Amino acid sequence: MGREEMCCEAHELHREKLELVNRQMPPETELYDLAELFKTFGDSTRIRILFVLFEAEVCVCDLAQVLNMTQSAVSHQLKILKQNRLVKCRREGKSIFYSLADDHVRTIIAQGQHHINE
Amino acid sequence: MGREEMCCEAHELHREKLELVNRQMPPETELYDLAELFKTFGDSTRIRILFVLFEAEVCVCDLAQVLNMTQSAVSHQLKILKQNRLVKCRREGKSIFYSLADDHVRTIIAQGQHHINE
DNA sequence: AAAACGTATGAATAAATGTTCATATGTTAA
DNA sequence: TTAACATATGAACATTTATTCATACGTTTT
Repeated sequence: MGREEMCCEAHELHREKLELVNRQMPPETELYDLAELFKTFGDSTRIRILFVLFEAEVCVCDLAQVLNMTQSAVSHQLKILKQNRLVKCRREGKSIFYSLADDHVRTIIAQGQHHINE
Repeated sequence: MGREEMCCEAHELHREKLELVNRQMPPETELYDLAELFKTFGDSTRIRILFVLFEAEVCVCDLAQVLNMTQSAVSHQLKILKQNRLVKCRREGKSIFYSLADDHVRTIIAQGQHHINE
């Protein structure tokens, strides 16, 4: 059964409102990408990694130590952060140093902090 | 076994860097709240709901129709959005109308869009 | 070349999450 | 008060996800 029947009786009054909404709605791929991006911020381990990178460029083992996590767990999360272009990395000898990819990361997290501290 | 042993040999050189990091790291509760907030943005259904609310205040059944979802699924997601203070609601007769809680929501999503469109 | 070091990665497991279904709650109409 | 409507909610199920463990990869050292 369709979903029109389950809608409230004032539906006709809301129709133009819903048409406006449909015109402004971004395409599916953009909605999916947006959710994917925020999902990347939505884990406290990755948030902690980002806060470390706010202060310094660090190698994986330093990250593991400062966060008190295994090297493997950190590496897995770094991969996710990198896939979503929140961090970048460079090799220096045996070590690999990670840093923030750009300043959007700082801005987005700052906005989040404003929201939770109001 | 401690985790100092598994760290790279240049660790002594990085120590002051790590001490700086520890001073700037927010408390656990704030990190957790931040992750929780972004987790709320990290689902395409909730993102779609927010884009609807960018344009209009709507009742639950209208949301369900425009998103082509069941009323129950929408209600469950609205509860999460409300718990994290991204939306607010008011009753009008039998219907309940939802709208954006504040403008941080717009700002955060706009920053996310900037990031994925670069 | 072999060993040691730092990092990455696949598989497995446990925990978290989104949707569905059935039903409860609150409001209005009859 | 009873019935109908709009929404909320708990339980169940399927999917996703974070960590661990074992191991592979790439670099440097001996």
